[in-house]
Amino acid sequence: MNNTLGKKERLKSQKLIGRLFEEGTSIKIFPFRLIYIVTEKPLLQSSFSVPKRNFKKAVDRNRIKRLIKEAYRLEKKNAFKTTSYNCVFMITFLGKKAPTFSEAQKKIGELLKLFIERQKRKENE
RNA sequence: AAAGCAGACCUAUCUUAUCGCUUUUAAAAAAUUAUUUUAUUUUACAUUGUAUGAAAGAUAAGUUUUAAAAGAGGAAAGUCCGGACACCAUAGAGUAGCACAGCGGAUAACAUCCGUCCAAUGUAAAUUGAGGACCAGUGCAACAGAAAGCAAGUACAGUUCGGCUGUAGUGAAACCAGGUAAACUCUGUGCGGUGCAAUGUCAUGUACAUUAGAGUUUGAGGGUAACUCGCCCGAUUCUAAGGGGUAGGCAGAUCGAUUCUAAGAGUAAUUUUAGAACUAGAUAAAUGAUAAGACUCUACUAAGAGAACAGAAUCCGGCUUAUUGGUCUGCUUUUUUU
Repeated sequence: MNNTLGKKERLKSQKLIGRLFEEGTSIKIFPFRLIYIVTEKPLLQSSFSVPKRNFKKAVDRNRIKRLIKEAYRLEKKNAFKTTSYNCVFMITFLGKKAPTFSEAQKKIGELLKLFIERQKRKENE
């Protein structure tokens, strides 16, 4: 697992995103929420969103999205130890004020850890 | 020097280091898919000359790695005008409707821009302007007045004795004209509609709902964002082509009414010629993060912040709105000095 976050690791399929909102499971650590589903094929794709409701200006949304993306990129290798996964997920920012980078990185780290633990528990059951 | 007017340009800073994103180009790597063999080789089969299959080769595409280059704005915004481009007879013709409006010019075009006249404001630089036509018709007009039309008429004078002419009185205007077109209207010019989620194409691939052409029959009924004409749609047979969906890939898509420089034409907007340059191309949507230093500001030790409005989405020309700090140019007025 390297530091990169290219096109392949982004969630692009309309279908999968549709499914994500319909049947996805969500985990919350304020100010983030992670929705995920397990897929049939080995796949690890992510996407990030900031609701228009809380941030009206495109500049602000862009900025927050980039921060989250960067945080995810750096935390990814700590969280995902093995290489084969089969899930897609979306991280949404729920706060009303723009976060700083260090805050975001910490929270995203926690969020991913929690996500991995839950997955493992499920598999053991 | 102060105050003001007009215009142009820059601006989420710069340097280094470490990670990271998108596109393009080049090189390398394996294995994959497709095409090709009329002009490559080998082999199988059948035959003595060609067809078919397989493998290698070649070409193309994508994948990974490395390197290099480039990567948000003056408004990218509002979607308010004007175009390019694409499709559609719901597209044609006439009427209606809408927009614009001194005069002249620029332009692909415009409600934009330039020049100029007039009017208003200002000491001035300058700014603003719904500035075509009431000798085509219809309407409207406070107060005053007999009367601002469809009905009348006061006083005096003249008289060719006809309510024919003049004067007085009211008023901005009085017997046939004037004012008003941010009144109807008229004149001139322009305007079909829908928008890149347009549209074309490739792959997968199921079913007959689709499309095109030709023949036969019938023209009832229906469709068409104002109306009339027009136009289109039907049933059946034959032939040919492939549709829908997966909001899949590619094209459209960034080289263009382009940018810069020089010279010429023009008061100017603009334009001609020559030379040079490619300057974002994403698609759940790239242009970022961290650290150190510089610089600026608040503070004046420390410490903090990196500014306002704001993020390309088919592309251009404008307009409008939002707005931080700064640089430069031209001009006006007042005061001082010579």
